[in-house]
Amino acid sequence: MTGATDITASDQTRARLLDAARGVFAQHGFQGATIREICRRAEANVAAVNYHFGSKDGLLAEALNFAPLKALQQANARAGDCPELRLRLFIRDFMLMLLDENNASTQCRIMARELADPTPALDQIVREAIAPLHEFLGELVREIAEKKTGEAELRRCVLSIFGQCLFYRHSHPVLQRLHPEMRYDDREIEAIARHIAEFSLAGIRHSAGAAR
Amino acid sequence: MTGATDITASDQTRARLLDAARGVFAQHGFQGATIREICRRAEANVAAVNYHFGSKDGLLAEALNFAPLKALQQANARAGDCPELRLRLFIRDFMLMLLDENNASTQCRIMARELADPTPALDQIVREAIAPLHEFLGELVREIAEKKTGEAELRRCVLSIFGQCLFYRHSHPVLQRLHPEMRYDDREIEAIARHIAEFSLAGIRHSAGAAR
DNA sequence: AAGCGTATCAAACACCTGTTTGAAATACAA
DNA sequence: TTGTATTTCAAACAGGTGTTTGATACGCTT
Repeated sequence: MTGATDITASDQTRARLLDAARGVFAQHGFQGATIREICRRAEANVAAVNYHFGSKDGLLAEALNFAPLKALQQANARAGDCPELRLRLFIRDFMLMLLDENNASTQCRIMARELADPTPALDQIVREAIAPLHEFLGELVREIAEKKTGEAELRRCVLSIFGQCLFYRHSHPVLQRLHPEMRYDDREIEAIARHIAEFSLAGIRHSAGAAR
Repeated sequence: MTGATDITASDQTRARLLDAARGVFAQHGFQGATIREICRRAEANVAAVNYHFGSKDGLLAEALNFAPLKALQQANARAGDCPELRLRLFIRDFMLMLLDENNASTQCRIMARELADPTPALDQIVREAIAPLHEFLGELVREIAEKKTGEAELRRCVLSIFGQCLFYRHSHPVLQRLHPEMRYDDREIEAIARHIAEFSLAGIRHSAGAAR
């Protein structure tokens, strides 16, 4: 029988390739990742990527998965009515996604790497993941500022928050050299998230206070 | 006569290569930059880089110039006694270095690109530029917090400030897609710097207030 | 002008990249 | 079992990378 849900050998190699690709893309970035290493990890032939996904670009497009980010936003929207608390929760979950090595979702890390040099998939990433995320955080900040802040200033507050969060992932090689004793274990991630939340809440309230 | 300050033809190509290299490294990053493009811009032969600098790594090492960053710190130290004001000035000058297209110092931009993926020169960059910069900003934050903040929290404040600043450079491709109307002209850079300074001052004071 | 060390150049080198090829192996239906 | 379509594979391809080579041109002292 040829049911639509059959798991063929082909599907298995596809899955192995996607899994390996996510790991390698997250580790080396799109440009730095090589098809040969991906195939080595997936125990597949070099030609497999082009057979199953057409090209390296096609592999990246299918390796992207925006579900974890969307889930984060939906869970946060259901977390209650207090915007300050929701911001704290959001930052904590976001940092766990970005930094926790045990976290299965390498998605955020792949996208974080693409921020700097544009890949063919950047437009899609911005449209489907980053723009909604900024929108979401913008609403949250707006509630906290109680509409006392202008649009441009509000947008800059959102950028300040993302800037702080992404810095820890983006500059990891540098931070490791600056503070060799620091490890991204759960306790440290929680402390970082708490700092960013409190730091940012103070900044937002200050922006709202200096009504322009 | 063979004085030590003669400007030979060789020195001229050296200078042209260094100039071209700084531009290409800042634009494409170390990995993305090709020797052939650098030599094309410098109107030199492909073999010139290896003749004058030994290798691509050697070219990067000589292309780095930490003077502008040191000058920024020294000028800031002479700017008066009020630490809040000095932080505002520091952030403004730093952002001008990072974002102003007319700014001659591509140095900061080269280093900013290297943060993400380590190059052979990263250790040198951290030792000679980034570590002193963090040290400097740490002292400034310590004065503002009036010693009411623990070391770990103080360090995180410094990271929050750098995170916000570097985000605008690092995520420029994304921000361009998110807000196509935004331009990094002088007025905008000043506004960004003012926001980051006020946002961060509020955060630092909050940290100092919640004495632990 | 001759000689010598330096600088430049086109060309080639060795290696790595994503991709393609055509044959071999496998899976599946008749 | 036979025939057909799909999947895998080693090998080659075309293009790009940093680097090296050996000849040529140049600048400078004698």
